[in-house]
Amino acid sequence: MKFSKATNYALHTMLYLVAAPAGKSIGVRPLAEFQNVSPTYLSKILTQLVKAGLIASTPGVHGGYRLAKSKDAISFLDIIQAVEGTASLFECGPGHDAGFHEGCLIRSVMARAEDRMERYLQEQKLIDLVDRVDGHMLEFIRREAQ
Amino acid sequence: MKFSKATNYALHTMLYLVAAPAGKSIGVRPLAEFQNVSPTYLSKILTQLVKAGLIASTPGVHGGYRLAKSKDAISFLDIIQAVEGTASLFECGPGHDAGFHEGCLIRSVMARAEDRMERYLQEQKLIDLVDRVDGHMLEFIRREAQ
DNA sequence: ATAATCGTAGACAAATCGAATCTACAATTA
DNA sequence: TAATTGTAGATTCGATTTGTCTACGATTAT
Ligand code: SF4
Ligand code: SF4
Repeated sequence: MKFSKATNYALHTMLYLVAAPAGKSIGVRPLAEFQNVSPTYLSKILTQLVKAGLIASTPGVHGGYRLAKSKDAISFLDIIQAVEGTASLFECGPGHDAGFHEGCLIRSVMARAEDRMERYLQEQKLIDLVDRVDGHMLEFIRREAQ
Repeated sequence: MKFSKATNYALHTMLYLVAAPAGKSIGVRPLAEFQNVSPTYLSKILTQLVKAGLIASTPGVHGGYRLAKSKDAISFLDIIQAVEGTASLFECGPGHDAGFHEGCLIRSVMARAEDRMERYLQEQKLIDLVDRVDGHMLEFIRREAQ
């Protein structure tokens, strides 16, 4: 039970895009180098974010990725679910016969626990990052992004 | 990012033990049959619960497993962590150079999100199950346990 | 004691999933 | 037209999860 590395890459990429000059497209190469990951693999992950409507991509010479919505409209939960999917964390498969699951408390407790985490992640927006982030990190990213 | 099946088995076993007559040891066979899982595999999972001090085991003819603590002293979190471990859900491995991680907000957001879920799971005790559980389920278990 | 019962441990095998690579392709711009 | 850049799919690699099998140790009934 761990968040995948893909989620890690997605979050770091979004942080990078948040810190980059608004409207500027960033190629996958600097994004990948920044995280020591292969560009093609990162591209595959970012395509999921594109399909989720969080970022936009443009091909061509000065193409790349940029945010598709305002920084206060993109939550951590959006990013994570775009990569990990929205399925329930607790799979209560058909272990025994039906009629048994009525009012089951295991399931409701697990669902609520997951909901607690998701609600918090939904409250945390990208704008919170750029507001409170340590200057050191932003400088680094901006230098890389020119 | 899903809870393992082992966690599922552990939770259902604990529910069974909660519903069983107090003090009575339940063999691994009925517990395994109840969930359609192999007895030896389930035993391996339950051994983790034993080592965590949540249940106790006794060999011999009338042996089996029973709760090792009172029902209000065992939380969902105890059970889950005994099986899944206590490592952080978000692994922010060494992606880039040091000095970068100071005051990182990705990490703190993810840690807090996890904490939200864990705190809720810690509040939910086994006693809450037996208090509010649907009678249908308890009857089934009690019938099986004689 | 002895034998039956039951949990424990470890080696091992199978299946699943995550991570990553490679290659060919499509879209855009200079 | 050529260079650049993202996209898509097949495929490989490795780790983890899940499960089996077998031998062992502890307890109890006879
Ligand atoms: S008893 Fe509850 S947790 Fe178990 S399978 Fe049924 S609904 Fe799911
Ligand atoms: S920047 Fe933050 S999330 Fe990324 S590796 Fe450093 S501490 Fe972890």
